[in-house]
Amino acid sequence: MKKPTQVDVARLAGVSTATVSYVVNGLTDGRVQISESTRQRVLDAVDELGYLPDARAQSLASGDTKTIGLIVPDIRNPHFWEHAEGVEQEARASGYRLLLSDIALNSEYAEDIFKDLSRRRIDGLILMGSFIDHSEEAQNLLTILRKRRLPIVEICDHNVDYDVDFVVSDYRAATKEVMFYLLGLQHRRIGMIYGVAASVIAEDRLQPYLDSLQAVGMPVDQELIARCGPTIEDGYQAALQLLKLPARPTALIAINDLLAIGALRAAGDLNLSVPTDLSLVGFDDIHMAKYLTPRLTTVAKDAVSVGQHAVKQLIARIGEPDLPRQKISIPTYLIIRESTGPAPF
Amino acid sequence: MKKPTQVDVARLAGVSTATVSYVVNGLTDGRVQISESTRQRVLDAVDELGYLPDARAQSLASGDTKTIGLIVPDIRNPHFWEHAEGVEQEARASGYRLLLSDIALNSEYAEDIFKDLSRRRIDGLILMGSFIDHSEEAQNLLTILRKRRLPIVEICDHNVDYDVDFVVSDYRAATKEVMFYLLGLQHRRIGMIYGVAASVIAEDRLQPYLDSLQAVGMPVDQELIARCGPTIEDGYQAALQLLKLPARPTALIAINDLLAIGALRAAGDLNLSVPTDLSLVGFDDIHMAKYLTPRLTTVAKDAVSVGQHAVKQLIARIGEPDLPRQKISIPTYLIIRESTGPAPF
DNA sequence: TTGTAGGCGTTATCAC
DNA sequence: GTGATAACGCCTACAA
Repeated sequence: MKKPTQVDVARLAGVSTATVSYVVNGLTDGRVQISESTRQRVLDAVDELGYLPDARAQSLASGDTKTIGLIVPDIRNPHFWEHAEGVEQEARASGYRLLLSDIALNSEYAEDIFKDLSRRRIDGLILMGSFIDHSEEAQNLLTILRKRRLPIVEICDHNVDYDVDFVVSDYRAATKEVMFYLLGLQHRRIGMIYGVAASVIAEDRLQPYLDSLQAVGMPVDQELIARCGPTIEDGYQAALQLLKLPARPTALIAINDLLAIGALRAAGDLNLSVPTDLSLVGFDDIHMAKYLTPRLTTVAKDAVSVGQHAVKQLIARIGEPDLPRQKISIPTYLIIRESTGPAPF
Repeated sequence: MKKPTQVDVARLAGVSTATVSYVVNGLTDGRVQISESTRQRVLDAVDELGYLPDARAQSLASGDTKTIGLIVPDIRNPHFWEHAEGVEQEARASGYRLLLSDIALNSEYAEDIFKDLSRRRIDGLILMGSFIDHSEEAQNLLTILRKRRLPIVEICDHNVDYDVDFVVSDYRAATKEVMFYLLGLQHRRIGMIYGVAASVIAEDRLQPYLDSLQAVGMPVDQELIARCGPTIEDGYQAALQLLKLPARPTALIAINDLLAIGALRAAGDLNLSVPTDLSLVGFDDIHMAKYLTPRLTTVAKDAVSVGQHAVKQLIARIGEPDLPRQKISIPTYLIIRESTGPAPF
């Protein structure tokens, strides 16, 4: 019971394959007139056989695959899923499907994945987390894809310096807001949980942190910057380390909400109550942030919308490859909830 | 600058396309002998041109797409991502890629998605969450796919009654364990937050709940069963409703950890302390469960492993379509942490 | 209004 | 050892 092809339909309907193609594709572009009677005959044949055109063949003949690649840097962070949700919605609405890959930063698989995506002739690629930036190998691969004119949109937190469109949600301004908010609350030792998977990520949070301290004439204490990995456990350990410092911080900024959850746990384990003894701020505003106890103060952006914009831009670029390079900015904003308060002592 | 094809390589190397195919595919199956010198010439041409075979053409000619479809029922639940993580790893390790779709239950898009998957001639399909079960339309579509002999593996929490392989992690036994554990703690009013997106889901939790009550001769109070949707907010509202009952429950079982997070929040808002005033149990053991305050008592399974098994089975079936139908069981087990304790009053 | 035929980039079967 | 050449299933001029 082989899958029916256009030929089968043509035979059954007593027409040529061209005719089948015409009616199946809704009279293509211009106006290829098909008489209602043959149209009906073809349609009948189509669903008598349960014919579904072979996308591979269509793609070979027509050029595009209606497929876009999606590369996720850390499948464990809900925030990326929120982006993915937007990407998926918008892609589907536009008739595209997603080819999903999870690439850890500097992954040994990076090359395989890029090559495979290229072999599959995807129409475009969405990159999340700007993990490319400091992997030289990944950069090279990306450059190759760009040379082949593969439309690419990167979702990231800072300006990218190579030639792709990008959707930025820069936390810079909001981070300063966070800092001045905490400073205003009389916090003087503010710790930073810098849990990143690649060096360059989240500089839109680290740099303003440093700048803000400088702006108010406070020294930067490197001890207060805990560099760690991206998992909850990493956040937990980092917070533990910070909070055990002789002069412990009275406020903690975690680079993202996931790490903040770990930090919250660490505070609990040290019998520090948030926000009375310790203020805690996260980033991303993942869904559950406002259900935590205490509800997490965090810097938000509309991740679903980011995903949607990325796809829209990608499709625009697919349609018009020579468009000038685009940068789309998505606003971010501080949401003060319950995990922050006046400094103790 | 069009993408180089086999013909270009052949021309540059001064050989036929057949030869190119042979060397690129590593001397195909049997032993097609190629002299080392031509081999080298071809290889040189390949990377001089940066030639990458077109997967669509290969697929058309050879039959398989090395692509498997993955359908996720609720992109917002971290638990599904944990499955996806396993699926992605195993698929990649076996040379397959994932075509991702997020289908809400009874989605209006279900038909589109299934048809598209079919048109793309994916080699196999992994379904999560047994969302098919009560959508008649989805059932029909699935039946069609089965008729076309598409290998399918379903990841679910109960036996499925149509002809596909499946990976079950049945929470039945563990749910009874939960019940007797709570009952042993002297809880007499145990609420159930039954937040499902389709009626049939999570019966492996609802039914044992009912049975256990009956087993100890306690009446089932329908008031204690809050049926709601699958989001955190749903869990929150359901818990609120339950906890505001005149005779409020002293323990709450949430069908999954996400709902439990909402419930935890609700308890907090009512000034009920967990576990002193209220015991709370979740299911799935999502990563963050053990970082919540209090750490969540939950029923766990190894979701990543579930995903891996599903892919393994799928690939086995692709290789041997006539294998007898398989059922793979993944163990589940209760993890007692801090959110449960003796009943108050 | 409908049919013919060449092309899309591979693989695979035969020859040479 | 290597090269023609016919599929694979569809699209789309160009004819008729």
